[in-house]
Amino acid sequence: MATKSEITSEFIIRTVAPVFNRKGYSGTSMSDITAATGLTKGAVYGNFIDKNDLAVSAFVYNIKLVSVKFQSAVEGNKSSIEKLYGLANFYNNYYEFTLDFGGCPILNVGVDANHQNEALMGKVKKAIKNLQNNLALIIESGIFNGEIKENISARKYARKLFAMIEGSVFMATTLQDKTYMNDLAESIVHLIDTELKK
Amino acid sequence: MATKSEITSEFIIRTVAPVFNRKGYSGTSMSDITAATGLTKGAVYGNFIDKNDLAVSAFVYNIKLVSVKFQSAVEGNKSSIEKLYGLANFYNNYYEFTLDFGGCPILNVGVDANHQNEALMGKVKKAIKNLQNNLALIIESGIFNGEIKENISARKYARKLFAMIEGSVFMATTLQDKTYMNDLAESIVHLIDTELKK
DNA sequence: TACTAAATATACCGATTGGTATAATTTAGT
DNA sequence: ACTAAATTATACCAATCGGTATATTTAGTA
Repeated sequence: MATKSEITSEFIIRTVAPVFNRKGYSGTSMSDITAATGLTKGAVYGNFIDKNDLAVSAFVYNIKLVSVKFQSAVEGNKSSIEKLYGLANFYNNYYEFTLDFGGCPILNVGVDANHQNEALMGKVKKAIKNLQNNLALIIESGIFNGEIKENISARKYARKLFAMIEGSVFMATTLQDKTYMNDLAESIVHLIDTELKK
Repeated sequence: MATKSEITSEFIIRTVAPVFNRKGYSGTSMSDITAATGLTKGAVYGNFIDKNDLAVSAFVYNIKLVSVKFQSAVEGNKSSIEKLYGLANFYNNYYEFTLDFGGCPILNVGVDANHQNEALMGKVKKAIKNLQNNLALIIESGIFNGEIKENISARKYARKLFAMIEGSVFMATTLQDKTYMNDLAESIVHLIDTELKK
């Protein structure tokens, strides 16, 4: 059974995660946190070491949200090509999905924490490499089972796809224009059909 | 002739611009500003209304830095296709170029100020639209003078290129890996040769 | 029910925040 | 050389910052 503090910790993280994601590390104050949770600093500092611990926990929480949805979009006993179509579809709805908690946490924290917060940056890099590696694995297995051309570099295409994705996310959230995500989905499909698919 | 305060204002902006670009709005304190400039708050507040005025001026300064270099990369009496090659080359060196003042200001401020600072966001949106429009104009004139296929949408390709660019910039600066910019340049050239060029 | 330990609230800390009134000091014009 | 205006420095403000010691409450157990 979960202890009281485990429940409270989980509640604090869940409540505070979108706040940190929206306002950034130094833009989020402890008052923001107590206001959002309705708890006092005593309760917060009883469950977390400091503000940094909270921010890291919040980011990990947000990344899990994204990763779980990402995984379910590309998993199942589909072919590699179908998984990549699933990826395109996932990002076609990514704008609305992340709007709830303040946009893509990788983009937000990656920019916000750069040269400012090593702990957060470490988590961001890890998250990027994880997702990018998942992409590369899908492409690789597609090559292995003959769906995708042998002469392409899975690693390179994974990098290219991820850069396209984050760029579209940035444009969409900055200009509040989700058509960038629709165009992205279209571009991914076009890339699959013309460059990857055998 | 320039008044004393004009010189001081220019000095403050130039000195403070990379600080804001690196640390963000709420991450930059007035102490950071007085420390960087060696001036006192009296001097700063004698030349700027408030912190926000300073941040906006700093962003405008940074954008001008980028825009001037961008323009010189795609201008001259070259063909449209040559201008687009110039664009690829420009972003191939963009990582080192922006490293001096803390990375791409559009990306940094676009993320940092989102839902936080309307004045800054207005400037960011304006800067994006300006650069994106320049791109569209190059493609459009390429279509007009027969270098580029007639059936492509200049506006749509400008949007796609810009998203690819910002995505690569994000990846490169976040992972401190400039090969993302080399791959971007390669992708832009590939896109020109296979999709745009007649 | 009484005791104990865990969890939360209260009240405070020194430091720093953005900003300002005013004094001191340059600067430029005559 | 004098003066008035423009500029910069000093000294301060209330508010807020992240964080903590301690008091109080809550929950589990005997």
